[in-house]
Amino acid sequence: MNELEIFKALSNQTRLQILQWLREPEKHFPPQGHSFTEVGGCVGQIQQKCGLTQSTVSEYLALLQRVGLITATRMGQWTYYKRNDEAFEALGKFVQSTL
Amino acid sequence: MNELEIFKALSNQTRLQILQWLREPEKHFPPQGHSFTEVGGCVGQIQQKCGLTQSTVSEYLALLQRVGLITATRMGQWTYYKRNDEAFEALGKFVQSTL
DNA sequence: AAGATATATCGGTTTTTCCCGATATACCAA
DNA sequence: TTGGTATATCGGGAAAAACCGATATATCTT
Repeated sequence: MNELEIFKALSNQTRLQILQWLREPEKHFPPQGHSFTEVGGCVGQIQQKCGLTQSTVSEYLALLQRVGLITATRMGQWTYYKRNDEAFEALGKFVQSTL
Repeated sequence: MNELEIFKALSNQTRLQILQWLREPEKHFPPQGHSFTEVGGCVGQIQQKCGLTQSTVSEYLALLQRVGLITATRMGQWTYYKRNDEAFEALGKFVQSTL
């Protein structure tokens, strides 16, 4: 867990927003073929809610994945991104007891 | 608590380091006239350990204070900065249960 | 008041981040 | 294979952050 890189990833309003959507994907995205709790939400749906371009959102998601905050699952032509609960748990502990 | 601004403040290796020093100032700074647990550490001592210029460190500390992570106490010609425990507690909870 | 010390603020250069359009890649369907 | 859709990557202009030196302010000492 690279805390500095994680905090950089969290230093953007849109990315914070995305993470909060992915916390409860069933409340924020329209019904889809795959289980929200299994795979999360896909790039296209996230992009629509952001209002930013596809390339920007794709890069944001790749960044969040690179630092370990979310995980990716490719299913056919879709990539689903899901919140990584353990990472947030660990980061919360780090903030409280190390930082 | 503005989480975005807090994460921006945490997106810098030196500032992370400073916060970890201020977590246990008695272990990281030489003996001083005032109680570490009361007031924390002063700018000059922090600057020496950083290796950055006085102006940069002063700005970093002002930034950390602005977002609420540390508090300042002016005593004579010295300003002491101290970790704000409640802020880290709240941020850790936010990371785990909201983000 | 004058000089010394500690900290804060200001102006500017360099580096990094934001966000885009264009294009590439991957997968699917006919 | 050809075309359509979803996502990823690349190159770059604009905005923000990093960090500095110079200077201002505040406080102490004499």
